[in-house]
Amino acid sequence: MADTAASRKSILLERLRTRVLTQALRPGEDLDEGRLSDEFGLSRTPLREALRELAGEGYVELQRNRSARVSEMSHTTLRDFFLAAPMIYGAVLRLAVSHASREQIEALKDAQKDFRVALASGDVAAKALANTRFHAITGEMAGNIYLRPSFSRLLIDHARISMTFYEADAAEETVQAADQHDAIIAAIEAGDAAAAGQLAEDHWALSRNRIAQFVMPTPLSDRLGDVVPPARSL
Amino acid sequence: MADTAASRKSILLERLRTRVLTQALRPGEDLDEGRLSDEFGLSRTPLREALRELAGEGYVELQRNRSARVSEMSHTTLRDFFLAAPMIYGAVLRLAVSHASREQIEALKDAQKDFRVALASGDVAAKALANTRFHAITGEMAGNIYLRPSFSRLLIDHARISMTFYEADAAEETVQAADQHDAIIAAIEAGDAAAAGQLAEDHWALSRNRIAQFVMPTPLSDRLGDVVPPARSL
DNA sequence: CATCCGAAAATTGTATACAAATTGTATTTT
DNA sequence: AAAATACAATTTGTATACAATTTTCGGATG
Repeated sequence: MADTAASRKSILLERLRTRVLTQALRPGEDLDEGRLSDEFGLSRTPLREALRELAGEGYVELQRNRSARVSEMSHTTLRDFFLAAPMIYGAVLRLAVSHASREQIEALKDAQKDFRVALASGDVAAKALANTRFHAITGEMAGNIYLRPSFSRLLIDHARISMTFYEADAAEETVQAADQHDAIIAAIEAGDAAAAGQLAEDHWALSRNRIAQFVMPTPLSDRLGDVVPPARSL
Repeated sequence: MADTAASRKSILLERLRTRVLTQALRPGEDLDEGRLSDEFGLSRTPLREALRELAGEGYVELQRNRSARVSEMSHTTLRDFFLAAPMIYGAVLRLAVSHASREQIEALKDAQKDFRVALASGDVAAKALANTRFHAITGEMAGNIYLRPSFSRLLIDHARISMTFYEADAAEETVQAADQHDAIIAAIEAGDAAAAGQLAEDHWALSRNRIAQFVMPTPLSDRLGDVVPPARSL
């Protein structure tokens, strides 16, 4: 590929997306225009346009006369996420069943192959990226422009949440997730919308439980056999 | 307000949004950078940034080395719309019930007042804009960042669809819609999520029927008493 | 010592000039 | 006459220079 300004811009977009997804760029982190334009060999004009495109996709946030920032993850993020995710993802997967093309199914199988490889490698970032790609393809399959923007936003934060919580090794659950991916592919190939809907539910339940376990681990006192008062609602 | 470049940019953004929503700019229409920068007294640099922001919001679409275009409305738009709208809007309205602040409720009442005024005026564009603002406020109330992008996209096309189909006068249905808005406000104030969910369903059903009636009117032959074969599925 | 200016430095925003790509048009070719 | 092609005109993309805003930091003041 020729090293044109256009190609450098594409590379910039792709790299920044990856860095946000893998938390190489942390939520809330400032993105200095001068530094980025130097790094990618672009002037500030196309760089600023790229940042605005990323803002539209939900990777970064803009404020007037302030530097672009990686999208925040607040204490309400997880709650909002698990409220919206099952609904959107269920809808996407049901639609994917009825709209998937042959090529898309092949792409999905490829992505799943990559995901298995990433699992074996133990590379957390590769795992999160491969998982994101898998689900992004299901989003393309669904092909509903009204679901796409929210689904994309969900995938971004799903990857980032994974990077946070998958640090703690959990081979069992990730293997289970991969098996669910296979079942999803099967449901799409079979055109079984009901099964796809159920799988969407199961798949997100797995994520939720995994994260819940990390956020609210069994208290030390429990392990020691002590009596603790029941958790109060927030 | 001072006539600074920054303010001109804000005006540009607001005007272009309005023009798209009211179909003053038609779906698929080309947006010439030179013309727009002349019209709003801006150089092309900030103009292009604004276009990218609008693209992120779903108002326009970008292609490399091609002019920005107003987002398309294809023959599948209505189908996609009515598949996604009830789900997203139902979720938004339920969440709005549990998250609405006092100020937001007041803002919603204001918007409803404007909507009633627009109804009386008979100005189709004013009606669509006021309706959009009403629903946009419910979206803010819900406050879920994962639903927001899709909800915004839905509102854009809802306004545009309205502009297309509300040309034919339908005083009865629009009054009914306004009454539903009042009921929605009441449900939010009462904190009644179940009622809000039901109202969301009813509200979209009204829209759907109205549009269905326009898209598939009673055939002339029916009115003449002729026998016509039943409609075949597409 | 904390606080409040105020100028300098750094950073973001905009305008203009130029490069690259696309589109339109006139001419040539078959 | 229709199609192909070369060239001009238009339009989009990028780089650089400059303006406006924000941040930093030193010093004066209470």
